[in-house]
Amino acid sequence: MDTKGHRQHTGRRRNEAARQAILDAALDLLADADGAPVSVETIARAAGVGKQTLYRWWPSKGAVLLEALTDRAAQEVPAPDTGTLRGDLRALAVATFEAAQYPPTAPALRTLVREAARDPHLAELMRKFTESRRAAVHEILERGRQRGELPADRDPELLVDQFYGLFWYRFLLGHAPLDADTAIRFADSLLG
Amino acid sequence: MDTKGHRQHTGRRRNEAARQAILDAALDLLADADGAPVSVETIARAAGVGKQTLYRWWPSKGAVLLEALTDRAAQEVPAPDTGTLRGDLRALAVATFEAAQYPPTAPALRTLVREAARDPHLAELMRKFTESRRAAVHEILERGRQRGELPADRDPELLVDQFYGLFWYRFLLGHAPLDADTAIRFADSLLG
DNA sequence: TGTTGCCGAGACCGATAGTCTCGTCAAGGG
DNA sequence: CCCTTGACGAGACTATCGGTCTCGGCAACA
Repeated sequence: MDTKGHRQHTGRRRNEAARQAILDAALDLLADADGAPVSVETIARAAGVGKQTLYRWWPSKGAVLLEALTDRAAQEVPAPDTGTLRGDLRALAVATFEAAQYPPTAPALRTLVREAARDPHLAELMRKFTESRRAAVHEILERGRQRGELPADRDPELLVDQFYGLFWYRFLLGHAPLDADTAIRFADSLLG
Repeated sequence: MDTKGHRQHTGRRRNEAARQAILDAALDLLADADGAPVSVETIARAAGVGKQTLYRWWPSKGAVLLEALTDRAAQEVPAPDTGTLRGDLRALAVATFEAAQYPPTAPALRTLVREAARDPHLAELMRKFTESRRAAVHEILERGRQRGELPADRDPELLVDQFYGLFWYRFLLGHAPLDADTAIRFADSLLG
């Protein structure tokens, strides 16, 4: 016990290899499942690790899955600045749709959202995870508004929701493509 | 055994009161849960019925839940025909958003979608369930196109997905309102 | 060398979907 | 009028899962 409120670390240290193995196994299984549930048992077994090692470092299964996605697969979304509102929105839509088309990100993200539907803890983590993406759209719209490219009566919040509403709808249902051509037509559709 | 391939019904008949009790209980619990899972045990107990009676007549829990919603709560969506594309789309958006705001439909639908995320059988039933709603939007757009109110380069499929994409996104996340004013602004936003 | 704390392994708990069995009860045929 | 059929409520049972707990072992540091 020291005066700074934390004490010296004693005993065995955290095994970094186990952490890596867990995240690797989680992402593999997540990507392979493509929507189907992934159990903790399966992750631990695939990582050659005890379940307790998992729960010692993560608060829930969802936290492990989300970290596996963010650490290994979820590339940063660019914040395009092409000089025009239409250009920015097109670029962001293309990048967003593109990232959601290929493994391991796409199937892992699909599984994660499905899990979040039943796991309030994961749902909250996902909400935070997606918040930065929403903020990126907001910034694009705000820059456009300042340039006079966005009519004052357009509600930015509604536009952001339209953007991600369509994205998630098509991503989760998978009934229609999310290719670059669609992205550009979609961005243009949003701006009218 | 008769020559027509079906045989005489013998034995005790299906208890219609039990069927009603199951659907009533399911809708009540579905609405009360508002997203939280509803177990088969709970439904059967609330209906005063054995679990086997449930599984004798429905293939899965999801099927019971969906039938409870469609039989008891899901009012038919109007197919508005106001004479203009904008009027029709506004009316449908207002009606759709309205239906998703109040119990028991709203919380029951939320629970159902969450369950569908983990139950492929239910997901397929839900897909069929929502198909007629999508068709209604398609019809509105097609009438508008024939009247020359919709530019030929607008993709109707994309517009339908934009319509339900935003709806589900806001409905499931619940972070922004789905009131009549929003519905009208949204319809106008879609048409540009 | 002893204390601390992580390790893998797996038993354990509680909840759940779905199956199976039991004794009972209703409907119709012979 | 009874006997066969099949639905009924009840609940035991299986299998799966998230999460907790305990065990013997081991690594790091004092």
